Formats: sequence, C-alpha cells, structure tokens
Amino acid sequence: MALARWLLGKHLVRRRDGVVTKHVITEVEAYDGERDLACHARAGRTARTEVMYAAGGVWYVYLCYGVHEMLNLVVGSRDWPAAVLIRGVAGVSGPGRLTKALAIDRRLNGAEAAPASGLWIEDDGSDVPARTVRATARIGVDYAGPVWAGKKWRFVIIDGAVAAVDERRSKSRRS
DNA sequence: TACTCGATCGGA
DNA sequence: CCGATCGAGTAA
Repeated sequence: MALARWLLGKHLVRRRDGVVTKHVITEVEAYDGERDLACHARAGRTARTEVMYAAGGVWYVYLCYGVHEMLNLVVGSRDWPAAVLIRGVAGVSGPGRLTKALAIDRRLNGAEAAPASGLWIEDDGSDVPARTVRATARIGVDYAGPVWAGKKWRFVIIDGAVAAVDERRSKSRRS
C-alpha cells in the first residue's frame, strides 16, 4: 500500500523510437497477495500470475476484457504476489487509455522497470502532499466481495482536472 | 475441449 | 445500459 501511494507523483518514463516522454502518475491501485480476493493471484501461481511472484521491479502487463492492456508494477519481495496497477497519468485518465497512449502492451510483460526495457520510473524528488491524495475503494472488483472490494487501496491525486473527472466517472458507476 | 467471465471503454 | 473481444482459469 505504502509503495502504491509512493508512486503517486513519480514519473512514468517511456522511450519509444528513441523518443523519451515523462508522465506524472496520478492514480494507482494496490493488489496484495493471494489472500486479496481482488488480486489475480488469488488462485495462486498460474501461467499469467507467475510474474507477480517475482521480486519487485518488473512489469506485469495483461489483456483485460479482450480489449485493453493493463500496466502493473510488480512490488514486494520474491514469492509474495503483489502489484500496483497504474490507472492514470497527468492528462490521461483510465488504465486502458494509458497503455494505448504510451504504446504499452504485453511485450513488456516480465520486463524490468529500467531504461533498458524502454519503460521505467523516475523520482524527481518532488513531494506529493498528503492532503492532495485521496484513498478510495478499487474500481471494478466487486467480484471480490464486500471486504476486499471495500479496501481503500486506490490512491488518486485530487489536485487537478483529471482526478475530478475520474471521481465523477467512478461515482456514476455504482448503483 | 467447452464454457465463463473479466483490475475497461465508448457509444446508444 | 450494452456490446466488443479474447485469453486465462476452471470444469469435465
């Protein structure tokens, strides 16, 4: 959780065709362990979730709904499946849109979050004040049941139009 | 081998 | 509100 929160305000850096772009991370979600019924690793090790058991620092990219690539950073120690879903960066709201905007797909699955892979994290030292961070329930995980779906493991920087728009989206979704 | 169901999005 | 679109996971 702390690590997910820590990622807010950090730069997601993409190099593609020699061009480097930096994007401030504005929205993340944490998935933590097999006990977390919203986590893909809830059923243990499988072909897809194996990468989540690696030591932190590699990407976990999968196809969602047969349409969207989802970008996660594997975190934690080896054999503890945990990842942080990068849901948004400044100017881009939504995990599916994010990967589309940065041309990220499953070819990056298992790759190191380092310059060599073309996708990595940079910390420019800037601080994200606690009062600009909101913790909410994770999106689209009702299947996990009230306890786990209710965990406030989604973190959003509320200082900005992007976050405001997203809040409206998530509210209209519940009913 | 069959069947189900998504860590979403955009359009009706 | 609903369809798109496909692969992982599960049951058989």
